[in-house]
Amino acid sequence: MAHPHSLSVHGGMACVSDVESDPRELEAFAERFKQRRIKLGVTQADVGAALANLKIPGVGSLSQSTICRFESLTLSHNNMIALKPVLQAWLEEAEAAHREKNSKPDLFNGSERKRKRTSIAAPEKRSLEAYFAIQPRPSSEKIAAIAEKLDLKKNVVRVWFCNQRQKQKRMKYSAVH
DNA sequence: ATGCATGAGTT
DNA sequence: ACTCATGCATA
Repeated sequence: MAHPHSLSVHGGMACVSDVESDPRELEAFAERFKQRRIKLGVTQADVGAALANLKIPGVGSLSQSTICRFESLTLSHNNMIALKPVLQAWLEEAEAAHREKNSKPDLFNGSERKRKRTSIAAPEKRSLEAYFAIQPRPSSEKIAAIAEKLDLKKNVVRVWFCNQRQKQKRMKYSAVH
């Protein structure tokens, strides 16, 4: 299965009226969620996989990474808002099932070698951060120049800047508190 | 827990 | 070419 994308609500644009998006409420929920999840003896990966069993239209499974990021608030505000109802639903189901001590038919598998993660050395990373400080959105040509100077692939540099911008937008590290 | 990457949808 | 949500691979 490629990508069971379905969540989120960005169809057109328009500024949808606010949906009770209070950062403190989210923070509190995330923390309660994690505590109760652990109480149930369930891992982040388990939660992600279990979401598919909820049969909520447009909601499939999620990765351990995403559950982890939700709990640590390292997702964008909108992403947190979209995921909260789903995780809340799972939590209720899980606690109900826990009361009934149901059996759990787990099944997992699949193992195939795959993607390699390129690693950017510390010196190069420091340079990138310096460039980012003065220009978070360098032109395609500037990126090419930086890539050559640091002896990195242009695409690696481009993606690095994209990811850096995304980080700035994460809830936990957002400047506005 | 987090770094680098992909893909769909926008701009 | 970018943003955004998300994930594989790895520390």
